[in-house]
Amino acid sequence: MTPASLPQRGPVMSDVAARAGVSHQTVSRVLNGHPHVSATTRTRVLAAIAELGYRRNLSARVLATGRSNVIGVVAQNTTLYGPSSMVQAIGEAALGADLSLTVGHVAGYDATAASRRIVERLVQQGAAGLVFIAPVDAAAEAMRLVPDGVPIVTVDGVPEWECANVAVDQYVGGMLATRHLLEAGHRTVWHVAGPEPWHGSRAREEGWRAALAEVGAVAPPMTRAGWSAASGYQCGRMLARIPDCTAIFAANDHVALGIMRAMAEQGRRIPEDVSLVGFDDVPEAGYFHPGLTTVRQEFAEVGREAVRLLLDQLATGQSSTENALVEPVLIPRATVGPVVATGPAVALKENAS
Amino acid sequence: MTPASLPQRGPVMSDVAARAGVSHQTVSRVLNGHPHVSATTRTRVLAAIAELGYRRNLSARVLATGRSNVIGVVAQNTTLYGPSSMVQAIGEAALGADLSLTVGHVAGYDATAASRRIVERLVQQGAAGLVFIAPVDAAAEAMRLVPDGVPIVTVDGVPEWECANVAVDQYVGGMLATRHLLEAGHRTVWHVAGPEPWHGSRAREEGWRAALAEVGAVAPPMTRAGWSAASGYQCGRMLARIPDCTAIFAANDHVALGIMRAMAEQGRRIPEDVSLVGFDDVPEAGYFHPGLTTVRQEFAEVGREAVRLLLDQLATGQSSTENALVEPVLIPRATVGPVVATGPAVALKENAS
DNA sequence: GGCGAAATTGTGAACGCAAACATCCACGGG
DNA sequence: CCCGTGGATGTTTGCGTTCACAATTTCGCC
Repeated sequence: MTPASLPQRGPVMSDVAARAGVSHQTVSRVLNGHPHVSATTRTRVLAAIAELGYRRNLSARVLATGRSNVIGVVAQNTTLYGPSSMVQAIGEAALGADLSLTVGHVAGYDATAASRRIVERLVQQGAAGLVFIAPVDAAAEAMRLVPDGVPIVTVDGVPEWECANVAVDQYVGGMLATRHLLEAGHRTVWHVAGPEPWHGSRAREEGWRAALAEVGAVAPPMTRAGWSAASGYQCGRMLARIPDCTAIFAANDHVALGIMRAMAEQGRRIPEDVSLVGFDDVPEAGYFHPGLTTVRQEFAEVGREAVRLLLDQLATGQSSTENALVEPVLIPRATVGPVVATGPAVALKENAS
Repeated sequence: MTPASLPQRGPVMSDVAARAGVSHQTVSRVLNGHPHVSATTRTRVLAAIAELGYRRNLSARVLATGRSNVIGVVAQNTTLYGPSSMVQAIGEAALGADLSLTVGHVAGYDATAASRRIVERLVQQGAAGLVFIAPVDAAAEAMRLVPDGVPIVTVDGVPEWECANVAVDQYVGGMLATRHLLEAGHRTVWHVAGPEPWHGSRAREEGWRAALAEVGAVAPPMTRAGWSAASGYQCGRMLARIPDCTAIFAANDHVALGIMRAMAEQGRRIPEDVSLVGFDDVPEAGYFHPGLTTVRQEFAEVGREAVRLLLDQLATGQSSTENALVEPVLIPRATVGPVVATGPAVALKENAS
């Protein structure tokens, strides 16, 4: 290790103090906005800071105070649209609240071990608070490693954790989608659910069942996909062979895309033969063929709420168990239509291979 | 601020030392794997650490050493498929190299100011090295804030920065796509490019031009889209009205999706009337209608290379200017076909609104 | 059997900052 | 005119770790 490889340390507080002709403590006071600093001194210190290009050392600050204005975000599956949008939204909200953000990305394959490491590091770095993006139970396991006094907010968590939480109301989302299909005249609605461990999958399923129950419709057997188009396609190939199946509520937009593909291959037209509703409203959903009717999640809103909940706890020093729900919105496009041929089988293999 | 809101500090090194009956320095040596510690002492210290649940304070460590095993990643536009895949890939590669990762997400709207803040914070936190995901020039501006001695690797940067860089060879990607279309029999290939500031857009465009030049084809006028399906759709509506336009190379898969939509609305069939190649190979590309032929970028490979380059610099203490290129791969699917009707206009408005 | 080298352990200081405490000063009321 | 009050500033200490150096022990070997 050559000496040249060490980063030369910049000016420190005492350098600034010397230049401004004051003590380092006065510099600290200026920096932290403490009262009892005269205007002339303040400007002198500020000038010295600017001239020297001084920047505070965060580690020293955290070491001395035990706290920081950094909040940590623990996230997984950040290549999926939902989680990555969440991180983005939290980041923007944090910026607006003058908080810095550190994101720990949990790689997919060993979630619990990786989460532990990430949480430990965030805590060690003195994170003032933590946001867990925890759409599955496994993500919450690492929450126990967080010492008391460090506020936590979960996103897409469940109320049972007794922890401040913010989520899109997936239950309502499931109802919106299902009702929309029922209102188009379908006798019942099939559901391709997301992976079981996801809280959102379960809530959407419950919403779907509730909406069916409202009108006394009988719930058809449910299939389960991953979040991917590929798994949607697999489910779609089965559903395409069921003549009764004229309305489908898909776990998310990508699953819906896979279903659309499977339907097309079987010659079942959307929306003439089969109606379809997705979930998420990914940016390209409107450009699917045809444009996908879906349920939009307002991730930006969720991010803002998460930061707000965290700031509340930071301000009061009390841990909260508030459960904020963001309303989803149905975005009607072109994949839902009235029932054209009720009951009778559709023409299979019209233009498929 | 109630006292209860302060996180109770855990055991520190001297607590461990007391329990193990050694000095705090010996504990430090055990923790850092220094030689000259007897086996019995080591086990005793380790036992004390386990019993107390001791964890090192990262801030103190960084303060004392001026370095850490944390590497920082500066990323923007992390809701796009490319950047988010990159972050994920770097994260997994870093995990394998026993590096911790801190990701600074630059929110979209004020890239330069936000980048500055993020870089400052990462440097202050004592990041051992930085990875800049810098597909546009603006992202590089903050690189100057990094003190000498902190190694930097750029991803999707340009050689002019004289900085270790790793990128997918977009030039080759552009050639692959264009050649594939030419080999299908098209006289020339149209290109819907990505936003000008992106390095990748420019390189793909050059590859496209080069491939056309190889066979003496004349390059048609080029249009430019964003990265979104919406902007692809806009461009597609224009191209759909040009009878000569039978082969298109799109900036990325989402743009291609927009073009597909526009073509469908104009009654131009893919691939019978128009052939199309995308870029990225997003997971759902194969489920577009029809399945999209595209050029795949191996992001995982890029992530591994980036971490390797960083570790090299960390080990040697020398800053490198190595420029690693990852080869893209053409994924043939169903949107490219031979020219059916050359020249003559196609039937417009066959089934569009 | 004693001497040098190596192994092992301990001591003090430093890292850069903020909090607690101490000091100095000006001003005003009794 | 003196003392009290409070604003402005300086001094000291400690946060938890590592580093440089010192001290002690162990061991090999002539």
